Amino acid sequence: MPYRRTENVVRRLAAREQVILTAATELAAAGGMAAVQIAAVAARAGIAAGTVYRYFPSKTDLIAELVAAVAGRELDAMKAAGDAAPGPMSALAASISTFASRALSERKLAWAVMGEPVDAEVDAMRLDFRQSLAAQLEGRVEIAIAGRHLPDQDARVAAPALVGALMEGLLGPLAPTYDDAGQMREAVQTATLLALRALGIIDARARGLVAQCVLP
Amino acid sequence: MPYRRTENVVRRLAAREQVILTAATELAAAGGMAAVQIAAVAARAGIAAGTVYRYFPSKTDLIAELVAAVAGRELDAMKAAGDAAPGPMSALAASISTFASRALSERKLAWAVMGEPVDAEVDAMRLDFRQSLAAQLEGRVEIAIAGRHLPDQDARVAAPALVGALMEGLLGPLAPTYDDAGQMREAVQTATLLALRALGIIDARARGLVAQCVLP
DNA sequence: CTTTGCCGTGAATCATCATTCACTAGTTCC
DNA sequence: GGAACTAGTGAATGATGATTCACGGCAAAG
Repeated sequence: MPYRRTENVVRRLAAREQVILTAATELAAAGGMAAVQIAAVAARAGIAAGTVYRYFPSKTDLIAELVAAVAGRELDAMKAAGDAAPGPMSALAASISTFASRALSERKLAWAVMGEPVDAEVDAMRLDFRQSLAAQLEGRVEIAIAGRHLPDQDARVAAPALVGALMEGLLGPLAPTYDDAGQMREAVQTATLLALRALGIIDARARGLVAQCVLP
Repeated sequence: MPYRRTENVVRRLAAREQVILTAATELAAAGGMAAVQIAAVAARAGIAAGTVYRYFPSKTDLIAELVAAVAGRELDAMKAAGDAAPGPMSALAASISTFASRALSERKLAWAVMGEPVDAEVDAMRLDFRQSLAAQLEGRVEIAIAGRHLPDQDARVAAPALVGALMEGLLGPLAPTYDDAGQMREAVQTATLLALRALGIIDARARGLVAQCVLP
């Protein structure tokens, strides 16, 4: 038994994996997915390019973990916000505004993880995220429809459409840029309002729901 | 004056340019932007790879013209549909449903031209399309707001959001696939309805507007 | 019919990055 | 300390695809 990973080494390896992942995430947040290149990640993590491959079998896997980490965090936050709400309608409002708000606060990263153009290989991972996002909304929409809170409609079209609207309206290159927290907050409310109305909620009611959402 | 392009030659050159553009468009419609490779385009056009560069200085320019051609056609159709409508609200409905319907009928091409991941260089061209699309909607939304037909809102957020909703809800990878013309028609109506409601039109009224749109 | 110069060619070149691998450095355990 | 093995290295390799270019052929003008 000439060599075994000691506790200390295991910790060091795990820490380094985190360092790599963090480096990749920071690069994505700063320069989009295009900036996530193995050489750049390695440089930022303070290691050699080859070392990255000791931790991740391929770039695709690295990005998959990056996306999964960000996605998991966001989906959890959305779910928590929705679950904490008193009824199905405020749950919808809370989910949507939580997502919008968090995404906008890390706009470039969010766009990199969801929408920005990259190659097809990587795109598959991000599909999962959009998929899960849409699925979560779809569930809440269906509950609301079943409870007669929303007009009857095909949630399978509505949910992806909402995802698209939020992405494009808040994050995408066409969306305005926001300088201060006030503007961002307002944009989040505008987008949430739009999404709620899209589902068939009357303007006045939707405004009420939005107003009740506590935003950071 | 030993050589000058004769009428005949000019025609032949122009025709060939069209052949190249058509080949590229067909490839995009069949396999997305990734399939638009110089070698493939040349093969499909029945010429050598190098010849493409006699007509387009770079691949980016080729794609720019491709996108511009498709975009121009779509924007014109949208504008015509809107202008033919009797009032600002039906104009909105007509624009949106025309875009949705036409995009869905050439789904892969539309996605390639608007949303599908490709490199940043090319992406700039497609931005123009989304931009113009959003701008056209924005104009109509603003007219409707000014006429008190819509609740007051920031059209600069709403318009891109609608573009995103239509793209993602109808074209994107999350959207369901539609087998027959009936399903497609229904999806177009669903999406249009959603978009109109998003702007603040009451469900019943929106349904009326959608019902009045003549779809192919 | 010949000169002039564009047109078309496609193999070779270039650029970009992910990925590999022969090697060095470091760790474990006796 | 040394044997046995793993971790880290970074230059070399490979793959993909856009782009170039020297050359053969064809159209125009006299």
